[in-house]
Amino acid sequence: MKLMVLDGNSLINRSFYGIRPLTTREGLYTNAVYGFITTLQRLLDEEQPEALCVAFDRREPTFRHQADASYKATRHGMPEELAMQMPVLKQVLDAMSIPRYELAGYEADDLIGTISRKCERAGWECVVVTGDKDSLQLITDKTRVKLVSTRMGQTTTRDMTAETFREEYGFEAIHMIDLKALMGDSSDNIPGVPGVGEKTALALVQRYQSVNALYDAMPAVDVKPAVRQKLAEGEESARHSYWLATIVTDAPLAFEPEENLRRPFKPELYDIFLRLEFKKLIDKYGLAPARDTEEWDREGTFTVENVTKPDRAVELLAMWRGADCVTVYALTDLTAVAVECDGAEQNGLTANLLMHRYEGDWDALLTALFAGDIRKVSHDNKDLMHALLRRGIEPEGFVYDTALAGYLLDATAGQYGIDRLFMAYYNAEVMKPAHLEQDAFSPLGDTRGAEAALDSWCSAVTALREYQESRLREQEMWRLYEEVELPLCRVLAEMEIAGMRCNGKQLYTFGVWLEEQIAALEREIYDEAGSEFNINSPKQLGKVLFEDLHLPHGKKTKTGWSTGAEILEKLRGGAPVVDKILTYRQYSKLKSTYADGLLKAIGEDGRVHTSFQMTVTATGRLSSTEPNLQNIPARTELGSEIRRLFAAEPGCVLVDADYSQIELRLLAHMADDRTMQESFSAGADFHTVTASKVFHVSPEEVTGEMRRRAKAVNFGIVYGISAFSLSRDIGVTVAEAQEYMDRYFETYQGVKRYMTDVVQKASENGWVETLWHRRRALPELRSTNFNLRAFGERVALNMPVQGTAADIIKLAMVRVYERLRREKLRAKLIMQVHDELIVECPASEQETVKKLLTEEMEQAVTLAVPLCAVAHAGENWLEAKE
DNA sequence: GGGCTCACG
DNA sequence: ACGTACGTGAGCCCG
Repeated sequence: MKLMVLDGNSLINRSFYGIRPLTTREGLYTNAVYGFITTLQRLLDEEQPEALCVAFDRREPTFRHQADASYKATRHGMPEELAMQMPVLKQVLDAMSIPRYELAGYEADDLIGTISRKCERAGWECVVVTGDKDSLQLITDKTRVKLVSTRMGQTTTRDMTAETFREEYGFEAIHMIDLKALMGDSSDNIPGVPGVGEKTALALVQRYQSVNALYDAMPAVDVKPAVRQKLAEGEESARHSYWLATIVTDAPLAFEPEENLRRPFKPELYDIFLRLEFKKLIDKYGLAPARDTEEWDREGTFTVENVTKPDRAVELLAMWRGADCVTVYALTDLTAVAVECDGAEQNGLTANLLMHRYEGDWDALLTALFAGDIRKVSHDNKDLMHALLRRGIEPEGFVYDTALAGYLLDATAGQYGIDRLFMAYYNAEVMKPAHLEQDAFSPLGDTRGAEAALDSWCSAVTALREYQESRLREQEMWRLYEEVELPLCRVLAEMEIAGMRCNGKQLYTFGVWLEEQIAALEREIYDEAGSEFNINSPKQLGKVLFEDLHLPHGKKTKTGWSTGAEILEKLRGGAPVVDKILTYRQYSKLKSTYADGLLKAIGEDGRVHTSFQMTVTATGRLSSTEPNLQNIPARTELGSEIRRLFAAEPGCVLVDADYSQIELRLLAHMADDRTMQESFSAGADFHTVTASKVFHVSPEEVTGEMRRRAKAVNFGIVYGISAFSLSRDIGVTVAEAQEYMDRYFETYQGVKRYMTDVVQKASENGWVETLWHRRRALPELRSTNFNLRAFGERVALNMPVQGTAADIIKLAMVRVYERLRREKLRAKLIMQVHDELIVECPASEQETVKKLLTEEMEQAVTLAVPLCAVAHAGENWLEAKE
């Protein structure tokens, strides 16, 4: 039989420092617990012990402290983020049915020592898992120590048996105590013999084994006189240290090996993992909620009225119009909608309704429900509006969106499903979405289950709003929510439906041409490389370039040598094949992602309909998927040919307007840097003005190189610059880059002060925000990991600027949309690319639209620096960018 | 499914 | 001493 005992404190410490801080949306830190559990799982897979337990330190002073006040005086330096996770870990272990031991007055080591001896006496094998080398003294022929170490997020273990210990140290494991008695341990405040270090101590123990034997032989000990002197003076300290370093093996602990045999997880593990957002672990262990559908049914906790009669519908619609608001939850195919009316219960009316198998005109009912005179709370308004619009129903009166609110309250949470939000806020389940599948109301579907689920989800949305709205207001985000995010849903839904016209024929022809080029390049590359291989495989390409052709490989390595464009660019002169590979790469990208990819996405209407994601980015930007129309090539001539294929309808034009240097203008405003503000107001090119100020020359004297460098610094500043990265970007030494930065900050002193202030405030608050109070949490700033903290600082600098730009263009979109409607133009907003808007309109509206776009974009907000937007019109995207 | 590469702002 | 710019999404390879 084998028992594995873990040093809980040692392992949770390692997990904490090894993994970047993770928090749930409620701000609960979970990284250490997560790391602990995944490490535990690895250990179990590896060892497969029959029994398992964990030992913990207690906060109270131990018998060692009582005997020696200086012992481990620093041990309470545990950061709060870690301390918070201790009770959570214990809760998890309990739910996993893993016994844990702690005892006042003893350290985890002492319990482990006691446990290992008890195991041995019972004839069991014992495996001690810890990161602490002190435990090596416990090694016997039946007890082995697994040393765990974490380096750069990678956890490795090393098995130490009596034999491996002897080989490594040259003495028996029990004399680990003697070693420590002589050399001491600064982290535990064990003094040892002053002046004796690791080397001397090791030699002494190898020669004399024990402190006792050493002092018995003392007068004749075979060492330098200076060492003998130190030993003589330090005898008392050595003997005391020996006592401090000895792990207790007979602590008064109630422990029987059999009681630690592995047992099944408890049902509450699911709830705990869900709350901790350990989705992967839930999947891995196949955990499921304790409460299932049947139980919901049996409990009969819901009452739904199936509205089938038009008369009844008329009655209800009247009631909903009179209500402050109603909650709606609709299936995506619009075959069923649950409506929960606020205050209905007080009126003695039914609270929850399902509307399917309706005997009247279903579409007319939907039209009435989604008209502006009924105020609706919903989840994911944009998608619902999209579905309604496609069905020809006007979606009006949407006053709240729980998904959007969830996103604003925690932009890095990643998931905003009703179930997840509800669990996070109320620590309770909603029914599984399985019951909401499309055929739920077909004859074969689980109708009762679906009704229960619709009811459950609808009530959850009502409840979520309750919680969220006050939080949004507290955090000053209500205005952003109400005036920007909510109205944007409708704008985006219409943009998605409008789509962009794309010329499939020409796209196909371009694809064929690319294919020919690729085939030719492929042959030449094989020829020059002397072998056929998959050029798209970085691994194979790396082998060919750096092993077969012996080209100097860049330093970058993770799963091999880097073959990125940056590296290949430097190798250009080395072999003609490199140039061909770069071209090959460019062509394959264009072919697979753009030619083939976009072709697949062209709809029957000849247009490409992207989906805009409102709840993805950490900064407040939109993202675009299936296909991504926000990364259509622009930087190379060949690539931008793709843009030419996005053309307006015949007789129409595209009007493209983009903000000029919006992020830097925002920086000038937010930092309140007068010099930088003047640089913009001057009207000349901003990078040139910056260069002239930084290099103390007149604008006319600014060379191309000076401007290029000033531009690089300008950009770097927005990203949270470092001299290293700047030097790499502009190809100068780190020292020169540092000098540019120093000069830059001398010129723009407000920016420098702003950067310091932002980071400091972010560290205090744990979050940063935009001008509209959009917020991003930054747990990274409290990390003890240097890199993580540095990352947090860069994010703290970048997010407010990038995020405010996102706020502004979103506001502009809402205003452009409203004005196009108000002025009854045929023009439609069809695309947004972060600082750029595209409108498609009849050629006759072109000038009106250019003016309208520019005005709304520039006047979305008034700042200390004017915002500048430039519009162009053309038949296609390339021309419209001028 | 994660890593690499590369497209955009 | 650390290792190095912010924010995205898609296609491909490979275990």
